[in-house]
Amino acid sequence: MTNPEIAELLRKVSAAYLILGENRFRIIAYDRAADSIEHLTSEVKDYWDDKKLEDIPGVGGGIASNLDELFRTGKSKHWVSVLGKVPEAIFPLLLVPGLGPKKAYALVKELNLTSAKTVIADLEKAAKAGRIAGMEGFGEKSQSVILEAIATYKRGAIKENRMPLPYADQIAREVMAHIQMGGNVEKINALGSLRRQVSTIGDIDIAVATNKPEEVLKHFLTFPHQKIIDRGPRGATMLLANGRQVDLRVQTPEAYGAMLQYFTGSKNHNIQLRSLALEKGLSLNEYGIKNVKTGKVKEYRTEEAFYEAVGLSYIPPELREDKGEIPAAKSGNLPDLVEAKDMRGDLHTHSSYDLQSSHDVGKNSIAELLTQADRLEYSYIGFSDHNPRANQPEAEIIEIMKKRRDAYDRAYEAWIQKNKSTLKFFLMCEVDILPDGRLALPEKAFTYVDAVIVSLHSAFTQERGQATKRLVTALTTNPKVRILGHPTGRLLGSREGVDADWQEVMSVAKKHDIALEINAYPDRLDLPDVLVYDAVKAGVKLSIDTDAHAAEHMLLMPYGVSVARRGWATKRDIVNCMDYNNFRTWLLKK
DNA sequence: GCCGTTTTCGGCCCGACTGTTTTCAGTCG
Repeated sequence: MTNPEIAELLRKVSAAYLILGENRFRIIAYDRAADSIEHLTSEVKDYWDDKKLEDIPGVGGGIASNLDELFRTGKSKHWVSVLGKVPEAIFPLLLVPGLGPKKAYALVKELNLTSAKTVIADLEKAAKAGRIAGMEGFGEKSQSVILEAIATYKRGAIKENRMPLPYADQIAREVMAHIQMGGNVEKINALGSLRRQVSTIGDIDIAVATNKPEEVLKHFLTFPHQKIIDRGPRGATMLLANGRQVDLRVQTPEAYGAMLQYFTGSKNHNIQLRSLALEKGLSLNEYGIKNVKTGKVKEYRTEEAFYEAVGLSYIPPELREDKGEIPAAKSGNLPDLVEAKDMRGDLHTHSSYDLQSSHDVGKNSIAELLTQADRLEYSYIGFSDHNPRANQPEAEIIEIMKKRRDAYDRAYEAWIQKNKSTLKFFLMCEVDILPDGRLALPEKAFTYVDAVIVSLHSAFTQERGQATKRLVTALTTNPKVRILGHPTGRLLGSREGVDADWQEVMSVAKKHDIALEINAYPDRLDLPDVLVYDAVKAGVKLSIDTDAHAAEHMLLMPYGVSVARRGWATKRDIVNCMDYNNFRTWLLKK
């Protein structure tokens, strides 16, 4: 059973308990466990194998013993019996927006909907026939709301269409620039997942501190190519021509800190924070902090002051995911996160030099990439063109690589003469990992590179054991392999990454001192943040690279840095934060 | 059912919104 399946099962049990009138904290416990399992980076089954189910946050003795039975026998008798007490037709209805367990149960019961398969269509029929309006607790309005929700559900809007962070960031910047042009803006920030720099973003939320909310809102709504959805005294919502929704919230500067904190989330971070505050007799909300005894609400201008008021140091938004940041802030052990300015080089760039690769070559010349690296004030750059097509004679490939070495050396010398820069370069190569783990570059061709990045570009659907073996083989066959490029191979919104035993891959990477890449290319953002977190904990080194296929792509580095920050990485975890000499020693293993 | 640098028992996040009610239940983030 996979993690999503287990999470779904726990949510069903929770829903059943809710209908059955079970203790509400037991219900919350099941939801929390489901939530936790959904965000886990390892398989629950692996925890079970290791007899460590109770190490999963939110899983205690009760849920663990049922999971144990589930893995041993294929089912938990207790859960089967709980689920058996409610009609199974309610479960599909929970996916319809606005329908929770109670309403779903009432509908299924009253309208006698028995088939889980057809329940949504059946409900739609009943609503159209006007049979819902007369039910107790429902009315005309809820009947039409249900019809709309079913339509939304059918359109697939339920699976929210999230966009990669860099695209959302671009849109947000444009809208924020527009808001600022209107004036009266004291402070402006993104909110929610965008502020936390999550790799995929749903809606874009923006906050403004202002003493003239009316005017800020008015100007916001003059943004071109949009449709106004909603506006009130505290905020407004518009739909852009590209189908993206943007929310603006306004607040006075005196109370801005509390609002910023509240709407930045994450939800679980805020839940933990409020629990902690409650122990101190404080109740947190979006307007400030209430003293439970006196009922007085105090406003906060900044988040720093807000966190300080609950006894914590400031927690960077990227860490607010309930992954231990609150205890760390309490004890003063928050990591000193890597910043964009710490980057000393970009190791994964593709120039337009044609070495007869089967993949894309870059758009810009060697000189143009050197110039861009210089502009970014890097100390060094790595050129990592794709390997030559592997289906040609070995001697020819070696010859291509030899020629390439000469061409790069000459181009670099010429550029240095002209530009009087101290920029250094490494001649690398991005080598395909073949399905069996061998590398798509002959052994002898390695002579003509300083180091290589190995990457998956095919066979992404291998089963776990095979994929793991493939990666391990690739990392251990040649000492010049120094980096595993875009490790999972995922493409946001279009391709799942390869399923591998990352713990195993990381332990091999650690043993051979190989870095896992955080690829900053917008659709990749790979290694994913949750695995970065594991890598940092395991002491595995990382590199952050743009995979630039054009000079302008090198500007995308900050998105890779944001992934690293979400994984709790400091600059000591990142190889290309080292100065030239140290990095050279590391790369060349001397 | 879970959980613990004030607890192994006694707590458990908070408010907005909506529609149905006449004080509240359900859902959502």
